[in-house]
Amino acid sequence: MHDGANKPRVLLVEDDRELAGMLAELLADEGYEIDAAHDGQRGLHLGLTGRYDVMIIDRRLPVLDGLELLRRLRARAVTTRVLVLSALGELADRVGGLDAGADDYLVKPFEAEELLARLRALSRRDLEGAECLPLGAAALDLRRHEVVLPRGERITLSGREFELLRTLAQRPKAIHPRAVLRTRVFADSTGESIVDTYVYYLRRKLGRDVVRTVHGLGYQIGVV
Amino acid sequence: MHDGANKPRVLLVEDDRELAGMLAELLADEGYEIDAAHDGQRGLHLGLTGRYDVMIIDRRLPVLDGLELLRRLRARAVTTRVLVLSALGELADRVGGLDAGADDYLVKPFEAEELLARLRALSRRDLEGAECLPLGAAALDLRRHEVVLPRGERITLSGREFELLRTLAQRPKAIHPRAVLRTRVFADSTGESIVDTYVYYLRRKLGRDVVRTVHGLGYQIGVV
DNA sequence: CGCGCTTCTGAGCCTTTTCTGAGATCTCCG
DNA sequence: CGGAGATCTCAGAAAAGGCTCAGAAGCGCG
Repeated sequence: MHDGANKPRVLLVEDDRELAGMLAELLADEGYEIDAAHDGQRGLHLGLTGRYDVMIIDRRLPVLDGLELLRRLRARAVTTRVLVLSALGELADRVGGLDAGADDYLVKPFEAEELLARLRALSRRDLEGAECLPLGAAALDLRRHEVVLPRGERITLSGREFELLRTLAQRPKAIHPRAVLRTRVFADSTGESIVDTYVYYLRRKLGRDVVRTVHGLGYQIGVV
Repeated sequence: MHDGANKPRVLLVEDDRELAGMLAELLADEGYEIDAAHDGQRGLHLGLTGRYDVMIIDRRLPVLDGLELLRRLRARAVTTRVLVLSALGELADRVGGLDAGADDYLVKPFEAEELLARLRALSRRDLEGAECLPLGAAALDLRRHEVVLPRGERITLSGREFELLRTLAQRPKAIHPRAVLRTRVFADSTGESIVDTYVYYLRRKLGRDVVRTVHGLGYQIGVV
């Protein structure tokens, strides 16, 4: 499980209750924490008072139109990333939405996968590189070359340590033979035991259990 | 002088020379300053060293594929906003592009107006004229070129010191590679170690913790 | 012109990382 | 159990990366 403390928070403003419900479920499954509003007025209130990482705003809303809601948020210096959803897909609509302050504009009907991908792209910008590979209970921060422990503590890795751990983490539970790791992470001319040494370094920094040895075959992570 | 004269800089990586020419003209008319590359290798070099506000990368490129180029930039801690252009418009392509690190994905053929609007959405944040940038516990006063410490004490920065700190402060928590800082803040002909020297100056004035070194990658602020 | 501030260079020193290799320890299997 | 091979541990040398700073050159101002 992901740590409940740091779930990215999403404000969803959508008047179609059925669609809103489906989206909320979809997003919850992806590990987001959702607040929902069904009209622009309520959306404005939540947007001004809540702390969100991303907002999804339907363009057509009762009480207060989606674009007007967006403009008012921007006027009040709310800089949260906003993805506008809309059935209006004409060029002028898209341009108008973006220029009203939207960071992205997705036309209905859309595919769930694309919404999720665009959402990831938007939240990535604010977290500025909390792009991570799961690492058992911890995570590997790919931008900063750090391991983030469950408590939030960060351990920085050197270049080679990082490359090795990333290679392992790219396919958790797979068994990575020494020879493969050696050619992928180190220069061809290095000694045979370089992988052992760096596994030792990783274990010294992160604990004995991060990397498991499979005798005669190689190394493995992601098995508890 | 205020930086009103500074045009936003765009890196355009597109192998179709005809399209590249048209885009360059279009963007120039909109007030952007363009660097163009016609293959991935050249794009990588410019992207790693140039000071850009946005990059437009075609997905299909000779020598080095667009997505691979993007991945390599991201791997080197380049966090500039990237818009990927592609003739590949299938769902899996769009999702793949976004997850490779693109901030937006536009399918060819596209309308010029939409490209411009999405470009505005991407570069909007960097051009915003705030008065102060947060700097951990302190703040950077953009008007006076001063750092305001928590107790209210003010420390005046020289021109270069200010430019360097502002560049760092525009993206707190992001890692700024030396090469990027060097091209953004200093003249191209300056020595390799100029960034180190100015980081040293900043630390001498503001304390050791303002700027964090990430060994092998660059500098970072905004981390306690 | 002289003064103080700023910018830049480069050399020397310090720290971190990378790699080697050798002895200790473990695992498998007969 | 015992031995061969695999794996672990770690010290230390070499290289890479980073820090510090003195001094030269440039700029603006009185």
